[in-house]
Amino acid sequence: MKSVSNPHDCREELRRLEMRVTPARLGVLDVLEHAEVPLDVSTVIAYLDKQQIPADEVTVFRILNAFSKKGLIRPVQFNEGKLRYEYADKPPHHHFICEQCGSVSDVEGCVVGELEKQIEKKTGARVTRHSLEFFGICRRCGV
Amino acid sequence: MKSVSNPHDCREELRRLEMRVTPARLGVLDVLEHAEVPLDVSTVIAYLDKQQIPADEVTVFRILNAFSKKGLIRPVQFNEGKLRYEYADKPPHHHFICEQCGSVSDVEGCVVGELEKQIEKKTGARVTRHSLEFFGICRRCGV
DNA sequence: TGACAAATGCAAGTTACTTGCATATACTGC
DNA sequence: GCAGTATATGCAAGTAACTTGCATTTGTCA
Repeated sequence: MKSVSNPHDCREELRRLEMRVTPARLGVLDVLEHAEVPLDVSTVIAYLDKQQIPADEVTVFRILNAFSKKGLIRPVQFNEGKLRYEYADKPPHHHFICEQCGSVSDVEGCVVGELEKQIEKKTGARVTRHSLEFFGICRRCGV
Repeated sequence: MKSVSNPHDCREELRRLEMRVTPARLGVLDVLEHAEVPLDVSTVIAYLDKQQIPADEVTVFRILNAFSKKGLIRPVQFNEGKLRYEYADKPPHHHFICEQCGSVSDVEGCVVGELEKQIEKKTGARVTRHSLEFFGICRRCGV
């Protein structure tokens, strides 16, 4: 169990990024900060609903875009045809997605830094980020 | 320069997979077999148009889905909000996508096999595939 | 060559996301 | 605390990438 973040912290985080503090933003930040896996938009909206924080779907999209631009959160794609978002302040890691039950788990550590350097050396490009996801069948789903 | 594939080969490839041979399917297979990078649906459609192969957009979507299911091609995602497809019969590799000009290049070799084994050992899951893409600025775009 | 299943085309639907614009609200200075 | 202003929000409508349903066409096999 993780404790609910001090609302004051979220507040300061937003102020630091020169963003206005609104209930919807605090709510979105709170749910992403405590999520164990990247969340899609409808999950975030469901959380706001449950917390009785009124927020239009469009507003949530706009908030997620704004947070992404500021680097507060990071979009992740699991080949579902939609984006998920995770709090950016996590150590580099990857994800394993079960294609049967959809469960997601973190894969600790990032092994591709070396390869990034190789690419930069070989091609002259600058690599700024990467995405690495593993797909398969989790233990519970597999025989 | 790559040579255009023998239409007879495509034909046999489809028959082998127990799929009917139609002009649209031959066209889609041909363009993907010779593409240097994964193509999105509208690019495939543009190619068919140029070749004067009549094919509805819906048909192309259906063909690509069917080919994916048979493992003939493989969907790839570059965080563009749409899928691309590449011919499956290529050695394992990854992609580098320039976020400025959109150009795509292959990154030879696959370095994550070892990590896959680790995941399987640690979690008891079965990893069937992964996706690894690098994003950044290519040499031509960067200063 | 004809029968039948599979593929296609067209229209309409769905999902994820964006845009425009009027209204509401958070912050700043007083 | 309060007014002024920039910013955030809500609602309606729009868009892009697919998907689905159904009637028609076409490839395949006997």
